Amino acid sequence: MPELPEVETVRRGLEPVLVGRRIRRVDLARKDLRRPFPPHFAERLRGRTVTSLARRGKYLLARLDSGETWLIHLGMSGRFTIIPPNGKPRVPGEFYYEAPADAGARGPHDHVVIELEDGYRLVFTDPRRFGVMDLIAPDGEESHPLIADLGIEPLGNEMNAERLAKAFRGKKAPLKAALSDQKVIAGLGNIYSCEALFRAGLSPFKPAASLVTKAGAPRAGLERLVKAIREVLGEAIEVGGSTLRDYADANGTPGGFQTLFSVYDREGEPCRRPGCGGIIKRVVQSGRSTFYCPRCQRRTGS
DNA sequence: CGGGACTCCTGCCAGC
DNA sequence: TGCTGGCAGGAGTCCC
Repeated sequence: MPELPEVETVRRGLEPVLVGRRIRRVDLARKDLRRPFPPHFAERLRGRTVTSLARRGKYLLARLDSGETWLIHLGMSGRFTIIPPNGKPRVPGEFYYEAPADAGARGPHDHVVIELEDGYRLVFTDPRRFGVMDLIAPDGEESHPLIADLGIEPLGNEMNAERLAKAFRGKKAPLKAALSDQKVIAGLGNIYSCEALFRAGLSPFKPAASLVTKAGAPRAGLERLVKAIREVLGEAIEVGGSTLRDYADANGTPGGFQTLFSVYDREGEPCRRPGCGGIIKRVVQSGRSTFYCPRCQRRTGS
């Protein structure tokens, strides 16, 4: 599930259910996910009201009326299911709209259940347990180790060619790796890095620094990349993100962007750019699959 | 220091 | 049909 568009989709789905409601009960099925829950996690959530639900990169930040912030990362397989008190869909079209027949039964990977004062329950399910939850002390967000070093927020005001040029300057890492680096840009993962590079017509193998002039100014390719990132993320959020292997799973609304992939998971298929005729290739870069069109993505800086 | 390899964990699926 | 190896949306840690 979880790159920026998917996390944002989850945020928008949870917001109307969670914000403004008091947490009545917290059940933990185990003491850790990828790392241990913080001390007294359930007790510190219980009785609190969520005052806002924000997102930074791939992290969700639920601010509590205690001043603390409940930090959530979905990892590879984390997701939330909203179970209304009557077990039926709350509002069709929201994040969760198809209550399973056994709504309320706890599955083997349902690690956290949050019950709200109005009887709604949020179930956090994460088979691979790469997810993270933590509680941040009041005013501690900016210094929290998991989010302090995050890079540019790609949908924010600071996302522009000049800022990205500063981050790319001198970087020898290939563009694909640089884009997926959360310290450079926060929120892009394997899918949207590939998709953004395709849209910008840029080779995933060229060093990030090749998009910056010697003087440190953005080259034309970097301007294209900024635009491509914004567009790809925006379009993906519009259709609820991407859903891959768990597409048929009844737990949660499937996203729609996977049918719009230009390159991701399309190895051997024809490039979708009219008249291109290229075949999508897959290579492994720093341990992860990169998908690209060898015809469209030859360009470097200009 | 920057960048790549390895690791955590479970599920799934192509291929034998 | 049934097993199995490889691979999966992330990212911290280690090592060169």
